Amino acid sequence: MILDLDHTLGCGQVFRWRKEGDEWKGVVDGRMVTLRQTGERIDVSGMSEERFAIYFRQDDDLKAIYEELGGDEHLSSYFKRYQGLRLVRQDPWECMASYVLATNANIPRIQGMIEKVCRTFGTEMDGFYAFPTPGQLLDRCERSESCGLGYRSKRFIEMARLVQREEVDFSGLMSMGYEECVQELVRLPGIGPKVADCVSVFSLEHLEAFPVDVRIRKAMAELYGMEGSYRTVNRLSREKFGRWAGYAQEYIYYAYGR
DNA sequence: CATCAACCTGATCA
DNA sequence: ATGATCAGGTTGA
Repeated sequence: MILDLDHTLGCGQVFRWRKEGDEWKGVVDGRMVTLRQTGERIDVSGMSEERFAIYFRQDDDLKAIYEELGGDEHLSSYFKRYQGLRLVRQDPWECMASYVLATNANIPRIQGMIEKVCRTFGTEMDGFYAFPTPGQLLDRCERSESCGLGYRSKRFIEMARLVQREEVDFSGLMSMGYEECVQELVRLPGIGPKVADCVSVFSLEHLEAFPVDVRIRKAMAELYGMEGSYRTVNRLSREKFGRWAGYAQEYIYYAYGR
């Protein structure tokens, strides 16, 4: 199935993949992964083909999504321009923790904070660091002071505590409906409506979620005249795009940031 | 429900 | 160069 690594890993949904020359490097399941795309072909090392297919959501019928949403003038143009941009199946803990850190900071800073956290707490492999497990974080949580996380630090550590104690039921959140999932997520420290939507769509299989950040808010206002509270823009967008709203959001976000 | 200031701090702007 | 403003929001009132 069609997949474009540059769009998929560069659109902003993931924070830690890096392109070095023509290779994408990242960590999946605590393993270093290297990817190289030449045309349609992708060489994979460090992960199985099966794991690759799951991680890059090869089970989503992208052509069907394009057809279902292609009636929209803006999306149809984005689909042509950024063909092969896919959502990724992120690890729920890493996704949740990363987006808690990502609140009210710009992308360079977000990447800096996450990189510092990985270097401070994560397992090292060939100069690359894995995202820390909740246990690694809690073992030396006083070190988080040197990571420049600001007021996110407390929320980050508290989140690790909840996950470590298994008080966050990821598989339960995946199997319940989108609305209920969001309702549960916003009870957690550092998670408001926006982060709840990000976690829902990027790691909990709720592809109808539609995160509204400042960039998307601007885009939805300019493209469709949608304005109002988070709840309003979110609801109108989900009504407009339906079950694949998450895909629509990612294309709009990417297109609007360029 | 909607609104709003306060919040850490590195990037970016003027 | 340097002070103001902004940045993929959340919280509590």
